[in-house]
This record gives sequence, structure tokens and C-alpha cells, in this order.
Amino acid sequence: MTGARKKTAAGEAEFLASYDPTRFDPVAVTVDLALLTILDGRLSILLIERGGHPYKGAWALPGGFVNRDEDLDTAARRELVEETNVTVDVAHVEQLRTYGTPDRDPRMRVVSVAYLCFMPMTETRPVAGDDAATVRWWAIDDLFAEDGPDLAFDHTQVIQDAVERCRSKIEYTTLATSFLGATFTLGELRRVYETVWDLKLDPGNFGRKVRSIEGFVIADGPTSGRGHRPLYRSGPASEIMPPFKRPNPEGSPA
Amino acid sequence: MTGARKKTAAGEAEFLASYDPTRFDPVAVTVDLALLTILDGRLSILLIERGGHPYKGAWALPGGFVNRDEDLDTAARRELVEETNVTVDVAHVEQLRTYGTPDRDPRMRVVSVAYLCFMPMTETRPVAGDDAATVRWWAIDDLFAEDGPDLAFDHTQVIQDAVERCRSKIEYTTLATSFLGATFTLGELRRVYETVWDLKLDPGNFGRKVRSIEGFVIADGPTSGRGHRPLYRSGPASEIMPPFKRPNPEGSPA
DNA sequence: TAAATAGTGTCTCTGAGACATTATATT
DNA sequence: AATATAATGTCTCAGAGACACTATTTA
Repeated sequence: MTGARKKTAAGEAEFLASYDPTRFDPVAVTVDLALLTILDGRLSILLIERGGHPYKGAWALPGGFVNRDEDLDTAARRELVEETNVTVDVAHVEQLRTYGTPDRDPRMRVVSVAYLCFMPMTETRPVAGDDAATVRWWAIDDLFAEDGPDLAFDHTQVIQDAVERCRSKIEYTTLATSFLGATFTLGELRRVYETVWDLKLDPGNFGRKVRSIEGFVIADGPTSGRGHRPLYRSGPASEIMPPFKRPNPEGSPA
Repeated sequence: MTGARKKTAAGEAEFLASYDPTRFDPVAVTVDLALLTILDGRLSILLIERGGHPYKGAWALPGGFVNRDEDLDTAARRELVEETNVTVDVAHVEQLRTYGTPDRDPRMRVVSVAYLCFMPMTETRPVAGDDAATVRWWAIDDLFAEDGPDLAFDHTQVIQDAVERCRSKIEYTTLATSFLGATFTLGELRRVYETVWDLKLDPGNFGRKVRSIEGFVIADGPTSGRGHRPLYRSGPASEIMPPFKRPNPEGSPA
């Protein structure tokens, strides 16, 4: 029921010519990246220590403004490359959700479209920023520990949403393989689940489940590589049906 | 790695004072509403016929600009009330996803945060807009039929995303009850599933499943109402564990 | 040789699906 | 009485989980 929508009919060309975009309040649209990987057996996220105001000294998700004539997804992938030098196609990128509380950035109204990325640690080239010391991977546990660092903006919420989405996504998709290199053993894949869900899984049952899902993993030649354990590579399937049953997260239901 | 983030340190107050928001390209942020209900046994969505350019005569999702100092969720709920007069608390509202392709609106750069709403038909007061004939519920089937209407902007995609999200959401949440009034019979609840999934479910098995999930439905007194069938009301549970198993959507696999 | 890991083989239990059956209410 | 719907009972089957066991490789 806005004025724009109820404008009286006219030729479309002249309508557009008479349209004045500057009458809107200034809003900036940014993309923020929740970049998850598994580092030293811990689910971790890439953060940047802010050198300037606001939230100087706090840690923030990498991100930046969406360029004129740039798609949101494109902006997210561009930022990903800029921040990590990662070959874009090895990482999974999906939209997480959009955060737009009016005062989330004290400078101005900023609506931020957050993206969630899963990537293998092995593919990340050390991030060479303007100031190398300001970028690092944080284990999620350390981030939310008692003596954890300050987080900028509403990024605590964004990170929590990202982790929760990650946990549930590997239940019904094959995205857990996004945390691994091109080839991997079933033990390595199992360890991804164990790390993200923070529990132990039975190796036998896990392997049976994985191999029973058509197209989840593909045997990669006869016991080729690492430790002479059988190697697999990611298959064409994207959904797991029926999904993994995630055991009760942490402790039994009293 | 933007200029804004790497600004040299200074007092926060003076930094903010010197900050000029007008240097950004003009972007408008809107919310669009995918309002789903079940009307005459068909999953349906509320659309508005556009009276002005662009996409004059095409059908579009209701929506509008996010006000200055207004939260995205607040804007969505405000639009919901404006469009339907629905009591906000009977409807479920959640963020769907954000659409920001540069040319999705020919007038200017518009980033639209789409929201998904489930509501009972019974709660909708007929929408009295400026021009009553331009607002109506469309059955999803009719919308995507051969001779379906033109849809404005990228709303075909938004609607498809909304329907897909709806279909999967009722698998693992109790949101199907959002399509029903305060009290309902198990048959009515079953019909919601059958409508959204477009298939038939066994009444016996369905009822057993529903009643086995603690807090999904609560018996509402001894066979009170409608047709003297046992009535239930929505319970406190929000998740269904283990989830409903959605039978293969349409026809068997190969 | 000892330890770790991949994979198999059982056995049990839960839950889904296909019915048939009963109870109750509507027409 | 005929019909529709709610609910129960039974049986079968798929899949998850517990766990023992084998084979292989690494240290």
C-alpha cells in the first residue's frame, strides 16, 4: 500500500525517468561472512580484529559493502576470495539470514546479509591482510567461553545462527564433505560430524550409513592414499534421505 | 577490507560526527510478504495486482519500504497487519531470505527481505485496500498453471522458495497448526499436511504420530465442538522429533 | 607386538506404513 | 440405516544403535 505501488498508470519509460531514488533514507547494504572450517579438530570461524571505530578492538565477521550492480551472492563470493584467497569452488556458500536492527551499526542504518561458508582448512592460504595480526581463526568454544573476546555489532547472534545452521545442515545434506579436501577417509568424515555435533559416533554404524546413501561418497581407487586407508571423494548427492539422526546434543534429557 | 573498517583510530564520537552516509549508492530496503493460508482445501497466497508501473497488471507480493528506525521483523509485522487486518499473534512470521539482484526492480536498487507467514483463513478479515478488486488469494496451483497470471519482479522465485520452505517446515516443526484456528480436529490437522504435501496420509497412523509427540496437540475438553469430533488445541512443542517422514512427493521413484 | 582404523556381522528396539476393526456422530 | 470420521490394534519392514569381531596398517 505504498505510494510507489499505487502510482497512476503512465508509460513505463517516462515513469522511470521521473523516478527519484534519492528521496529514501540512506541505507547501506553489506554482506557479512560466517566462514566455518575445522581447525585442529575444532569448529572455527574467521574473524577480524577491528582497528577503527566503532567497536575498536572487538572481533568482527569479515564483510563489506555490496557494490553498485553487484548481486548479493556475488558480493559474498568476492569477499570470500578477498579474505581468504580460497578457490571459490571448493567452499560452500549459502545465504544465512539478514540482520537489520536499526542501531546495529552506530554510523548509519546498515542492513547486513549474512552468508554462511563451509571450507576445508587445507585450502585456505594464510590471510594476508593489511595487518596480518588482525585476522585469525577462532574456535567457536573459545569465542563463547567465559574469557572470550568482545564481538562487534550483532555478530554474536550471527555466529550463533551460523553454527546452529551448520549443525542442522549436515543432518540432511552432504555438506560435511565441504570441510574436507578432495579425498578423505571415512574416519575423517566421521570426525567432521563428531566435531560439529560435539559427540562420538560409532565408526561401524557411521560408515554403513554413509556408504548406504547413494552418491554421498565415492570410493577413490583401491586403497590409495593417506595411511593406506581407503580414500573417498564427494559424490553427486546433495541430500541425505533419510537424514542422519543427530543424537541428543549433550547429555540425556532428564 | 573496506576503507570504513580500516579507518585510523580516533575518538568514537568525533569519528561518528565526521561520518558521511550519503556517499553510498542509493539502495532501498523493502520487506515482501509471502502470506500462506489454506483456502478451500488449497494452499494459497495473498497477491496484489499492480496498478502502476513497473509490472503494471502483474501480480505481486504485498510489501513495502522499511521505515527509518524500524526493525526488519517489525516492518514485516506492520505490513501483515496493514494487508490483512490479521491479529498478528495468530500468524507465524519468519524471515525467508533476501533478494537483491541489481536489476530486480527497474526503478532503482532494491534489496528485499522476504518474510514467510502462515495463517488460518478464518482469522483473515477481507482485505480492504484502496481498490478492493486488486487483492486476492491465489491457489499456488493456479498461480503456476499453464494459464497462470504474470508475476511481478522476481516474485515467482520468492513464492517458490516460500512454498518449498513451508513444505519442509511442517516436517520438523508444529507449524502446521498455524493454518488452523484455536481448536481443530485431528482430521483438520491431517488435511493441512495433505494439502501442503499434495498427498494422502493414513488417518490412523497420522493420529498416532501426532498424539505421540509430547506437546504437539492438547485435547480440548471432552469431545466439545465441531461435529462432536474430539477437539484439540496447539500445544507448547515447536519441534517434532523425530520429524514427519514426508512420503516421496508425487509418484514413486523410477 | 601393540595400537589404531576400516569394515562386517548380529541383535535389539523404535517408528513408519498397511491394513482391519471398533466406536461414535451425521445424514 | 448408510456414511464419515476418530481412534485402536496388529503385523511387517527399514533403519538406528550397541557391540563383538576381522583385517589391515602404522608405530
